Amino acid sequence: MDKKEPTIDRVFQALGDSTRRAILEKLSDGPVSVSRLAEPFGITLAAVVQHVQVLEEAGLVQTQKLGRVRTCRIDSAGLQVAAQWIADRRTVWEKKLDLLGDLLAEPDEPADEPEWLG
Amino acid sequence: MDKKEPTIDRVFQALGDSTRRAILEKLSDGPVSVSRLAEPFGITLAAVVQHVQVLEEAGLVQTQKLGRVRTCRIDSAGLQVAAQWIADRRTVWEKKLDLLGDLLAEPDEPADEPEWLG
DNA sequence: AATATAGTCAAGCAATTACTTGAGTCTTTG
DNA sequence: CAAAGACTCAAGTAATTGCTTGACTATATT
Repeated sequence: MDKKEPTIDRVFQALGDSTRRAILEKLSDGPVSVSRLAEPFGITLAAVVQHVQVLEEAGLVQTQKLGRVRTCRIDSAGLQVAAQWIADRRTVWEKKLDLLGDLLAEPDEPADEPEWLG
Repeated sequence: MDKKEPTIDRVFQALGDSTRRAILEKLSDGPVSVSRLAEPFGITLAAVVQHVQVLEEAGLVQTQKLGRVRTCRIDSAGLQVAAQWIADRRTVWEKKLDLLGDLLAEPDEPADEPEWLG
């Protein structure tokens, strides 16, 4: 009943499962019903529903039920939380260079990476 | 013995634990020994060592033993993997606008967010 | 109305996770 | 050298996770 916010914990934990990431991948092409989502994975519908619930609580997908079919779509709120956290750490860890920033913003120019960064 | 690569699974799973994120937070100020790392948390040294191992396998920290003390420092490789994954999804999900990209690269200019993005 | 669809709910189960405890191993240090 | 310090290792445990099965509830379809 309660809608639960997309906390950092929930977002990263949700993204830490490959099936769940594959679900997001599939939803990238556009909204899909739960049963169609379940097709490519070798698991039961019930299992997929559980994954969708985790993703929903993490703010990574939104769902909506019309008639008997529940349609899932991407929700960017969760990714935003993750991206924000990473961006924050980046500013602390690597104050003086925009290395990760460059990577995230423009994957094109690979500014030469100082060796000491690891 | 084998060094294990920072896979997406390992990175996100590692980041999905608040104690582990707190450890990273602490290491942001600079390299710290395992026992000094353990101080602020109400858990045993052994538990902290286990967390450090998870972080190390995820490419989020590097460690080095000199004498009897193991020193931990931030490793940016893991974050890079996570950032890259998020950046990739972003380009698929939100092809036409650089919303998250702006957020990650330049938190300064908050380009007005279309409502339909969620 | 009868049947099939699409999903929901509640147990239950095996594997993983986040710890703990307790013993053992190297380094320092007094 | 003896004792303390800083881990290291191996078990063990309680909670969580990813999944299944089986029963049940709505909503189409024929």
